[in-house]
Amino acid sequence: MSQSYDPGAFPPLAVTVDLVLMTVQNGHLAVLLQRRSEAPHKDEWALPGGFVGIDESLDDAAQRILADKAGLKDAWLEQLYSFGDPGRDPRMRIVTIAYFALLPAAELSAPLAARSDLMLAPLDTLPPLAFDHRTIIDHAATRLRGKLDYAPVAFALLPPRFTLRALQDVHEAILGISLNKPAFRRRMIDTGWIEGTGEKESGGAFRPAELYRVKPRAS
Amino acid sequence: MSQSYDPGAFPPLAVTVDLVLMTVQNGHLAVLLQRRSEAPHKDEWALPGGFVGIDESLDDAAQRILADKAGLKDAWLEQLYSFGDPGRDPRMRIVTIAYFALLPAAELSAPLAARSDLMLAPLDTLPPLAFDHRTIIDHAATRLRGKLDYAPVAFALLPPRFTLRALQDVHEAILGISLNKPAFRRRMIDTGWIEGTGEKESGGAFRPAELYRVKPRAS
DNA sequence: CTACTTATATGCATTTGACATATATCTAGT
DNA sequence: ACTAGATATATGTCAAATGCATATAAGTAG
Repeated sequence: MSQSYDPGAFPPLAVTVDLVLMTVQNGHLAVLLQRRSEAPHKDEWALPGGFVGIDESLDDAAQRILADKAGLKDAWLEQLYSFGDPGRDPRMRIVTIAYFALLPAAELSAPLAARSDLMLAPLDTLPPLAFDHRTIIDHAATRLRGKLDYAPVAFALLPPRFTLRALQDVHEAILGISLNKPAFRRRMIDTGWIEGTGEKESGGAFRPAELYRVKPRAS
Repeated sequence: MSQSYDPGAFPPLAVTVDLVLMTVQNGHLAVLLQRRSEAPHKDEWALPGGFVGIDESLDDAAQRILADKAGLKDAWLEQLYSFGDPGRDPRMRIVTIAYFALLPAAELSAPLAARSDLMLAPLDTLPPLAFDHRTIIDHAATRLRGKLDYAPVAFALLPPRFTLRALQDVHEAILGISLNKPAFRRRMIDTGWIEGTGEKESGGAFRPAELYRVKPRAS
């Protein structure tokens, strides 16, 4: 920022936002992909994304892309990492700010049914991806595993009311290991992030579990 | 990335890299600042930074700025976060990728002595800063505190051989609290990150402590 | 009313970490 | 050479956290 500048002197360069939208499907992490309709990488799978408007903040651009693909407004969303290697896009120099969103699988069924260019791909069987999008997804998965224990992120993958069993399933899907049930239950309650509602789940064949919800923000 | 594109159609927009270079000085975290020589914010303090070359990767740009200010090549360096609010720079739309570097204070004394536009400011008494650089520094401090317990970052602030006492001083400076000595010592040794060298520190007035070094990478 | 399955609670051994205390080793001074 | 002083290093104890096994509770299905 200490160099001289001249707007007209800047060679063509674009900034985009790419979105890693993850959910848990059938006990496995899955990511939303979009089939590209144009070159380069036409017909290959890629992360949804778009150019950042000249008067649009990065967060707003990510929000817009999320709303465009998932019709959502209040999902968990945070900036992930930026990728800008000179050769990552053959058209021109493109720097992308990757964002990371989490959503319960149920909220994705509508857009998935409505749009044939979208698909939900399990992380362990990803198709070949355009650009460096595979790297971006790997970053997201690592971030998610790292945050799981000290931040209330798993709840973003669950409906507002959930059982402790469902919460454990989400944790096990993210970590890829099975957890001890009584220990997990105690640990979750001790975090102070959740509280029981007194209500029970319905429809089960056996003893119904209590439904919990996220506390209204302690601090 | 699914929209149509035309390089000439993109309004002027620039990508910069800003560098948060931290060190521990007198038991306190400090950050390297540079006095701006040009408008906007002329003569105010700011993070060192610069435009990303059109054929330069983001990491390379950060490396270049680090070498330019500190004359260094092998410091700990990682990408921090990206900031791109439309109004953050009055000249034009500028998206900055902030990078985070750590260096032992001793390695900064030469550049600080040689260049009068550079200064090392303790985090708790920062001067007013240009742009959104105060926010960027706050992000860096939070990141550092969060990584301290599960990643070997503190060693980047120490010389190759260090005593456990010096390591504890670094941790205490970062966390802002004092730690229990025997517990800290066991915890550090149990991480497997360090090993004793058999050598003792010299020059002290009392019993010399053993010098440790970082292990050559376990995994 | 009983069998079955899952939720929830409890007991216990092991581990982890904080804290207090003891021992070791150096320099400086007499 | 010896002692005092200061710091490094090691150990012991206690409390909290964690993993695992087991017991009890609460529903459905027959």
